Amino acid sequence: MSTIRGARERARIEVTAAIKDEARRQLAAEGAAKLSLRAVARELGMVSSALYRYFPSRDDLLTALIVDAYDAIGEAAEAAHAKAAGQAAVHPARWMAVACDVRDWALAHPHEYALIYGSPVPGYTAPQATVGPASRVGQVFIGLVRDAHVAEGLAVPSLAAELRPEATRMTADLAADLPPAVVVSLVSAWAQLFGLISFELFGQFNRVVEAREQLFRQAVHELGRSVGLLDGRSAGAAGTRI
Amino acid sequence: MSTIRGARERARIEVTAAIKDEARRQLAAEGAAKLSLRAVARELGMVSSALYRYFPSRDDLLTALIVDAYDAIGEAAEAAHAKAAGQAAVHPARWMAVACDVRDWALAHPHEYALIYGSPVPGYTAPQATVGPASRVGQVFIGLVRDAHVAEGLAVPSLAAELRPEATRMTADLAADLPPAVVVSLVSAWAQLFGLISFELFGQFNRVVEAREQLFRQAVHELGRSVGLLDGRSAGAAGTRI
DNA sequence: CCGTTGTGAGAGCGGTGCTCTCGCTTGAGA
DNA sequence: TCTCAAGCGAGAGCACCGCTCTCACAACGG
Repeated sequence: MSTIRGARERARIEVTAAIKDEARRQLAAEGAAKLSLRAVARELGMVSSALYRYFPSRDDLLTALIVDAYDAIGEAAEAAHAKAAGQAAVHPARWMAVACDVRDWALAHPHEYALIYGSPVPGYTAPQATVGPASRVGQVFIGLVRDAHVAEGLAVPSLAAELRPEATRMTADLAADLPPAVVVSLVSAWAQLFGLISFELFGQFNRVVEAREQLFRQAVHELGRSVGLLDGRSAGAAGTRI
Repeated sequence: MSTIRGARERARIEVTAAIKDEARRQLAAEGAAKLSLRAVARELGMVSSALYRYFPSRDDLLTALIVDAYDAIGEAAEAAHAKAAGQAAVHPARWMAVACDVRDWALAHPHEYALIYGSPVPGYTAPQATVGPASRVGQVFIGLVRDAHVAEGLAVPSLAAELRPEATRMTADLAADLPPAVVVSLVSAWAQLFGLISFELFGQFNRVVEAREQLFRQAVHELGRSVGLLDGRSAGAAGTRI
């Protein structure tokens, strides 16, 4: 698979990478809306039409960046989980660690975050290639909760009757070994976690919240409880810092 | 103030409104990124340069649409609150009604929602004029919780020590008559609520969640509890539908 | 009545995404 | 080893974009 096929193939791979790198640079500098094929080509000393040999359209270049961004934030989450698990931290602490590292990644890469968790671009519909990388962060949280379930059990939250069919469907799709009520809470918590990050990053907290990290930690702690993570052995005060 | 000043002024008001209407139409059809001054002018039978008599730049037109969108969703929230309060519903039910109507507005106006709660446009920084309208939805929730506090009290959540200074600051800014811990929870709940809506609207729930309204209701119910709203007189099961 | 002021039209600037054609180079198969 | 299709970059060009400037006209206030 990874055999060296020849100078041509090698050059193609290198040029493709260079285009993505420059595009990512412009993305970080100016945001997705100002990403310009011509500007990328100019910076690379190419002519704009040559770029179309590598990406059929601007949207395809954006798709590549989207996939990369999903992979990057997914990798950050996986690394945070691995590190926290390696330190044998209790599960609420792991939950907190992963959430904080996801937030840190978002703060460090605001435009890439906006690309994947912000408003979708106009006519653009996410191609199939993005669904795998897009699920990596969620998979980390699922794995974390699964570990907690196996290791020390969960305080299974209650589940409205009307939500039961959907809960069983989601459970079959996402984590068949978890209680349906936990899966529902987990999906809700997932959306709410990114709601906190998005509000901070997109400026809704301007002039409202100053101590954003502390607020985030408090909310994430509460979200961990809502999915059933047990606070160590005995239940401490709800608001204690982990 | 509202005297009829003459044909010129009148025409200006009408043309300005027509431009905004057409722009909103294009916004709904194609999204903010594809909103084109030339296209708006073309549709209105004007020449593009004439538009600059009414809006100094494309960004100014966008700002006007942003303010309108904030006002629209704020108005929806206020109407929902007034209606629910008029029906003398218990406070968790009012909370649910407002949240659901906000979500309904978002589903009905996805592009306008994306304009105000999605990724900010590249170089654009929200002008001062937007902060008033932007706070209307939040004010509704604050008022609702204040009513509950006065009428039947709140189950004040716990508050981490490290968050106390920020909590008192926010309380002074937002709702001096509410317990600081409630204000913190309320701000968190606010962000998390829009996180749920954004995930649904921006496609993160695709292939994951089907019964979105039910999931939303369950999460909103839980958020209401998290800010201290009391479940009627006695505490029912956590997951019961309101 | 006259001059100021608001207005629309038009041309034009530099930019964009994208297409097409034209040669050159590369590399695999005859 | 030669040949020829495929890959590639350059360039011209299309239709669009936001925005600026000038010019002529119409409305309006003094």
